Amino acid sequence: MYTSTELSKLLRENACKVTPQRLAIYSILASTKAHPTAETIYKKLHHQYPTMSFATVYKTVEILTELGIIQKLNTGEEAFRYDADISRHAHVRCLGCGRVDDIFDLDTTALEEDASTKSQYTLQGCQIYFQGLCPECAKKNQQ
Amino acid sequence: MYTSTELSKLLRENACKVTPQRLAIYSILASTKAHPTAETIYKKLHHQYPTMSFATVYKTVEILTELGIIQKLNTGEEAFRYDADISRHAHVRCLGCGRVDDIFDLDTTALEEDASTKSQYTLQGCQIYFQGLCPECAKKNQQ
DNA sequence: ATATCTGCAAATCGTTTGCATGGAA
DNA sequence: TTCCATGCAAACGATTTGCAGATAT
Repeated sequence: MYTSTELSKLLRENACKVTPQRLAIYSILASTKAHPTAETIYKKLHHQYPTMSFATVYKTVEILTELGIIQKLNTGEEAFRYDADISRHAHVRCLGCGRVDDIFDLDTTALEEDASTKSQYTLQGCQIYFQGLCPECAKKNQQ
Repeated sequence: MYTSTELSKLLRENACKVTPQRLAIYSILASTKAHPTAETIYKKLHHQYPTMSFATVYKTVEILTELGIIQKLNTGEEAFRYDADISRHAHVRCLGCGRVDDIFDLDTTALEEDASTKSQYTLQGCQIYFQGLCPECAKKNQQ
């Protein structure tokens, strides 16, 4: 997570201009664990920046992803989600309500070694996505 | 993997008609390890069924997925891929040439138990996707 | 005979692009 | 002043849908 000062510095160092929209979009992502989509980001900022377009959201998340300070998640839904937590962690999506949660601290060392041996690939990354029912939806389903 | 006789039986049992297109699409998937996209399937069958449309490909893979005899893969690319091997296995995509290979027999028991405990979700599934360089592309990159 | 399927074209939806205007450096 | 960014609208590509004619049962 970066402060707006740190983000401004990083942008300038990479020949990108600092704009209110860019700071606001990063701020949204840094302050939530909900893994918003472009649409969610757009809606959250619409009252504050009524003229802001989807193009700006998409261009900004593209830049932030290239700077390596956010990550783009493909959870098997229609739209991509974005996450300002760039640490290696897995995700789980609730088939009931659609929420996507983090799962931290899974030990994937053995898995990756095994995959590397069996596939003969030079591995560079790994995404792990679980599906299931969140505690709330599991409870509702029992009733 | 199903023979065309078995597939025909399964389709009829589920009130779906047996058509040459359906058998051909399943046959393509059952005879490859390349995880084709809808476009690849369409192209492979175009000489044999020149009038077949993308709509038929999409409708058919939808049915086969619902019958549970193929799976739809989201490997983080633009288009979905389809796989007639419905056993639990991971996939790895080469960042050099784009090929997608299977990785069988990864032990994910510990991972899933850990994820279940940490997330508190009732887990129903898990997708694991690796990225890296296939042996051929890794060799090319060294040169 | 009847319900389902095919194939065409149009629609949809998330995302990207071109370009004129506006704003940061 | 000089780029780069924004915002609009149009383009895009994968996928879905509506519907008339064709086909499996």
